[in-house]
Amino acid sequence: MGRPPDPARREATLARATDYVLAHGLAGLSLRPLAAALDTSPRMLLYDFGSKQELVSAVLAEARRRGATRLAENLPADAASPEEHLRDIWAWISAPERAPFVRLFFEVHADGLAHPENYPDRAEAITGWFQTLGATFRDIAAGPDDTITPTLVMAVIRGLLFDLTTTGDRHRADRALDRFCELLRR
Amino acid sequence: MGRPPDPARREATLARATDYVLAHGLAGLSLRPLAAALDTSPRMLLYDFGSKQELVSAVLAEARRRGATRLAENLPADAASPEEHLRDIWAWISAPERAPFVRLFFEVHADGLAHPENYPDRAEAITGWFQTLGATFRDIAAGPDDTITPTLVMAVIRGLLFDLTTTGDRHRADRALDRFCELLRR
DNA sequence: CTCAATATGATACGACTGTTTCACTAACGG
DNA sequence: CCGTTAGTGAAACAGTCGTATCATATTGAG
Repeated sequence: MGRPPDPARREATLARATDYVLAHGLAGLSLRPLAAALDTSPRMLLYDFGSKQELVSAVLAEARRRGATRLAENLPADAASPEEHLRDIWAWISAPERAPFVRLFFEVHADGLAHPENYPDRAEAITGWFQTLGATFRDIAAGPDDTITPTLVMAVIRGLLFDLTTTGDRHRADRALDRFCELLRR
Repeated sequence: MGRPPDPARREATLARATDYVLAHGLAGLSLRPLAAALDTSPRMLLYDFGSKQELVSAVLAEARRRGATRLAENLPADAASPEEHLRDIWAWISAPERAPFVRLFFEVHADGLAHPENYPDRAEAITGWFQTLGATFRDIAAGPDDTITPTLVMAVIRGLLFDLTTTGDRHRADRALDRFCELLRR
């Protein structure tokens, strides 16, 4: 009895809120402007998500979900060599279309440094790559449980992304990845 | 005639404000709590610095100054080899005492991604290292104007710092740097 | 229709923000 | 003493923030 709930509305709002956060960043996020951009009201955002904190959590989860999906879709699992795979990953993640994700990624990291209590599973964002990358780089890794190679590979990617987002010098970043591939090959 | 100005007071406030920002981060910085912690008033902060924005700029400049000084003091310029130099830099910058600087560094980067207009010379934070590192790694660099080697070296350092600040796994980060040194050596 | 549950607008609350205004004191030169 | 300039406390201003309250639709079941 009574009016039936409409979960589709909440999910539609979540999708559009995620678009908004990817476009505008997490830093100055505020309910009233967000609601205005989404043709809704702060009242409804709180009604659907309970609090701003929970809304942000939902948005970050959705953004992660999207990123993982896109990555799975666009990376052929049967790359010719570890080097090819590394180049594929770099080409995908450094593409301009990924810039909003990368930006959000760095924002969340910085916020986590200031407020670690809000990110209980922050280490997972790092170690989650090990399974995938460990298998990919098994040729150059010391063994199946080697976490050092994935750590270094991801450090290069993240470090170059940091550089790229700061300077915008794509050519230099690309060539630095070439250099790293060269080092791995020998 | 009239009371003479006392520039020492402003500088003392700047020093203690920098301590505070290094300890508490940039994100939620607000004048009233800052003033309370510094035994002064928002009124005086604005009197001395004009606006919050200018105060933040002054604090960031002071933090940069301190970091550069500490680095210059603690790194022997006559390291035995490029590898030794790289290890020195890593040991210095990844030490727990540097954590506040590293945190502020990542915070500023993230804020710069959201508000580039506030950081007109943001690329300098990256390219400023080239002169120093280019000379240091001249043995393995392609030439005196090689910017690729410094780019890759700094990417590894920043990427590993990112990992270390997120997971706290120092051992793994140290070993990843070992692996990178190994790759450079061969 | 009645009842019940969801959805939603309008508005208010209290706490905060950076900044300004007004008044006042402190320290100097003449 | 006076005049001038620097320093400083108290309070107010106009705004934003997340959130809570109250009322009112809306949409179903019986």
